[in-house]
Amino acid sequence: MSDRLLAGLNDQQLAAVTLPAQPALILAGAGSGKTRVLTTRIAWLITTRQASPQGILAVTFTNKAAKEMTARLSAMLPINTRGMWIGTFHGLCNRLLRAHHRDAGLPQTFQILDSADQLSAIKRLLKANGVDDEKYPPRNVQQFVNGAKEAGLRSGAVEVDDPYNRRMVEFYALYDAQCQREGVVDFAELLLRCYELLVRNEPIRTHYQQRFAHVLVDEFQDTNTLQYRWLKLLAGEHNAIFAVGDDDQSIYAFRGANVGNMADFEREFRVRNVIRLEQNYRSHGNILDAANALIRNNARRLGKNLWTSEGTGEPVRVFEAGSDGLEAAWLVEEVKNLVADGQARREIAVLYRSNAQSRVIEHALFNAGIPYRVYGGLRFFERAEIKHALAYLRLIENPADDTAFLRVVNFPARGIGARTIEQLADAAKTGGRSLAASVGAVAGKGGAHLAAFMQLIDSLRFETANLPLAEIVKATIGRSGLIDHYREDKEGAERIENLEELVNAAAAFTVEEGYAQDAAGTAADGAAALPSPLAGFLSHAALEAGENQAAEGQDALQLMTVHAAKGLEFHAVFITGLEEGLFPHENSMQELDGLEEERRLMYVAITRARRRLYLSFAQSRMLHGQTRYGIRSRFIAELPEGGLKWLTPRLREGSGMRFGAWHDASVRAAASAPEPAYGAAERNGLRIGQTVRHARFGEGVIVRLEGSGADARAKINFGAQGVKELLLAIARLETA
DNA sequence: TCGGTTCAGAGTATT
DNA sequence: TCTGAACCGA
Repeated sequence: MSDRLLAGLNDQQLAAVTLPAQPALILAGAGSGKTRVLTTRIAWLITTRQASPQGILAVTFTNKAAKEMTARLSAMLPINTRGMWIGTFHGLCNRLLRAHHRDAGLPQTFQILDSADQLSAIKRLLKANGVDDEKYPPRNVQQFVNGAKEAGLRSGAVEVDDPYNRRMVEFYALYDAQCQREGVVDFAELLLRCYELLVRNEPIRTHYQQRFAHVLVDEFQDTNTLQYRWLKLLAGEHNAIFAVGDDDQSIYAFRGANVGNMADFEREFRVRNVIRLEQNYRSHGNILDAANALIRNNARRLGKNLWTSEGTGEPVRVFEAGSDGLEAAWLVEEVKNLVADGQARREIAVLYRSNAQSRVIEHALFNAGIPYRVYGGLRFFERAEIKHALAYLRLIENPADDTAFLRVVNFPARGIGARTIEQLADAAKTGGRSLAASVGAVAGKGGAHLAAFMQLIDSLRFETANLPLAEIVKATIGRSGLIDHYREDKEGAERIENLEELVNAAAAFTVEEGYAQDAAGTAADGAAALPSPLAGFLSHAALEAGENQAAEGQDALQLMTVHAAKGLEFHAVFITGLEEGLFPHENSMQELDGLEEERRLMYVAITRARRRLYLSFAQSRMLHGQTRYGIRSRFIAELPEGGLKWLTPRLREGSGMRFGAWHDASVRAAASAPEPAYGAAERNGLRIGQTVRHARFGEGVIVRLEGSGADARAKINFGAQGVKELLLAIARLETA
């Protein structure tokens, strides 16, 4: 049984899968079979009876990863996966808090705020307290609150020594009080509240520590401080944490991830079992050589080198375009050639550093009639009409939810204007009650409308109390007037379709079983009731916003940011916009270890490609409405020369020009130098956009020419060396 | 309450 | 350049 399970694993994978029940750190390189090791480890523990399904806790960051793990396990194991806890940090914390809501100090019907809900709750709070939102932008307050929570700090524990941040701490405290009053929790709160529950409640903690003998973590390099502490707490003294991650693919520091957790884990748990998975099953040699050479420039690494038993494969192709438009034109031609050679479009990815870069590319693809899909964008549960419907459902479940109340109290319009809301908010504040509970305090016409609104909510709650979930949703979107509202709207047809889709989603949704047992198993808490289907559905909507890629359908080219590409792989990959300031991004330079994180990002991008990799950059690019002249990214220079194939002639250090292979007519056109930006701005034989070389600063691009005669100056972008203004009479500039 | 105009800002993102 | 948010007049 277990033989079949282990067949085909390489030595390192086998070693990882069959490790004894001790803390283990698996450094899994890109394409090294990470998910396979993780799932096989679980299957092996169960098949060899070292663990029962109930003893397994597996944590991921995304629902997608959790689903994939569950699916693979069901295929590997004859038993069903029901007893195991496999999910995201947030999903698992939600599950724990539902089971022990009383011990956690939460109402049974607590609702989850997504980021947008959280922001509007904060805006409301600041307004109610008369805060100048110029000085304290709601976004900053949100970041402050989330940052503190992710560090495991309550408002009382945040240390500040300046008046500005002291104020922030006050807002944090007020915000938490508001959430508590309204019975809502944000994403970070799910984790922090769960962590605090386990810290404070010894019986519950012991219960789960005794249950989960094996804690497995995916993408460990992405954990934040609080998540790591949560894991430590669950592991207790005796449980085995099996952490899988890749420090070289840590690209989420900006949202709180702490790669240092890997080294901390190794030290704090005295990990004896560090296993490196370095054999790559994805890419050909030249691609891996490029990735290895690049990442070697990072100083802070645990160290790892990818290798493949496959051949070197094709060289990495490099293309220099005159402008962003020409880069896109070249890309279109190249894609056409690939497709003509029989390559499926869905196996070709176009990657870029920032979303804004997709526009030029989309434009070119659209004109060429090449089908493409852009990842990212609005997800199902984030659509306005869906959020409106969910707000009604939330009010049915919990009338104290002021965020939901304000969202739909006058949508569809029912004559409740800003003044009425103001009066209501005042009454609520004085009475220390929710908006819904203060409705009676508003007199006049507005008050009558408010009363009618509350009656609608109350009757919906009453009448749907015993209906199946889908019927509740159906009644809500009808009785609320949402459907009628969108029927009036010229462009409402799609929104009505989405609302109907919400009914389908509700019909397909079933509450996970097991909550009640979880609670019953602990001494502290009696058996908690199963959450209502509606509560379960609302959590689901908040925790899993749905697909965020354009609709499936025809075979289409894949466009996405490098971040979005993590975890994916393609036959051919284009990494575009490889220019200083863009990739590496200029903002990253101000950050601690910013450049290293950009390099890891580039490493992730390179390792997405199986067979063919293209790198491209443009001499000029339209950015924020202005033409910017950039120079090629330093990352290109960090790649092994021998594995590259330049598709355009290349300016060489010291020597003159070296000509690479011309591709075809279209390439020559695309590579040709850009028109000077304005007029014949040529001075002393120099023009804007021209590449020059300076003895000390190296290669740069002329951004501006000013003055004349002895005062003639040139502003030159030397990339890593920065932008310098040089007197032409003094500076010795070499031109190619 | 809607619709047009003006203005600032523009990095990556899951739950 | 383009987008989203804020603001003002009907």
